[in-house]
Amino acid sequence: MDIADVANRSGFPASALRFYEEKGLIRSLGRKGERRQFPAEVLNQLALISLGQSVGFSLDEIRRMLGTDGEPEIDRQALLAKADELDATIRQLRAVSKGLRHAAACPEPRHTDCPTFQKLLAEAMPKGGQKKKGVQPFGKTAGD
Amino acid sequence: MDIADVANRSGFPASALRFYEEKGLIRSLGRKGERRQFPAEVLNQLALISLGQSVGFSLDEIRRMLGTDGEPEIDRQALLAKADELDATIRQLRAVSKGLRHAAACPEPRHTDCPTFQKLLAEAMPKGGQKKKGVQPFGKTAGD
DNA sequence: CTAAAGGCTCAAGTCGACTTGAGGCCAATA
DNA sequence: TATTGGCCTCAAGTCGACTTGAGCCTTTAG
Repeated sequence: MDIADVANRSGFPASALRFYEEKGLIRSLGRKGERRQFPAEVLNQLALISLGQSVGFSLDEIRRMLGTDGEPEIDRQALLAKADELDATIRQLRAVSKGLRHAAACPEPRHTDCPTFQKLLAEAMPKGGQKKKGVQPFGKTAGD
Repeated sequence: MDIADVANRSGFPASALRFYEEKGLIRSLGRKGERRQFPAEVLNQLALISLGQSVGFSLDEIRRMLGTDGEPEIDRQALLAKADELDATIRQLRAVSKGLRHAAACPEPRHTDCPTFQKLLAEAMPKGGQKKKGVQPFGKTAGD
């Protein structure tokens, strides 16, 4: 498959595909003339990349997890750690979702004053005084 | 409270607080001399901001949801929509977490070949050919 | 054969969310 | 009183993940 095929089938723009190749996330089989030829399995990998991104992994993390270089086996420890991270995120997300729904229903003008809301937020907070970056709900492609 | 207080109590660096004020996410009561004075409630707002970020809202979205300007009432529709978005994200996250745990246990050298894995991934995919950005598991502050 | 379509490379630009640095002012402390 | 440290502003830098543009070459359809 040439790059346009992959682009069409995967939904990634060609520029992103080149970028991923350069970064080592995908590989082309070589060039036909000057043009990259991709193996069919690249579509799978791209799906994985897309999914990985959608749950917040960086390209670097994804590369590590996929071991595109043909690693004999990837760091299973790391995978489990990621899963744990995700589970924590999920808990947080659930609390926030509840918080949001409550806020939408609650009559308080400032939800910061509503005790129910406060409680939900407290739940949502990771135990330590956290500090970090978070999750991105996938936005709309409308108007992209 | 002056900015250092807020910084200590909230965990946000002063630079971020100034940035948020400039962006309209928080407000200071005015200046004592040349220095900003913040009301106690700013801590609450910052907690909200932090939480909002951790679930992937942009500062812009957060501002809209909090209506820092003292909006009489915020767009409840939007809140519900966000909650729905979050719920979708949660479903995705769960599938990926499962996928990761499976990958960690599965003997296949390339999980891309493992049918179980494939199935989990298929589940994880949002129905359309999606395209968008995702969620970020809150990372470690280690080495920041 | 020729020209449009599309691929290639490389450099620079973009966006969000801040941080960092330069240069200055003011207040409390030794 | 002098000095230090905290705060101030404004501009520029950073990071990840790409996109965009310039300039060039190749492939393919007419």
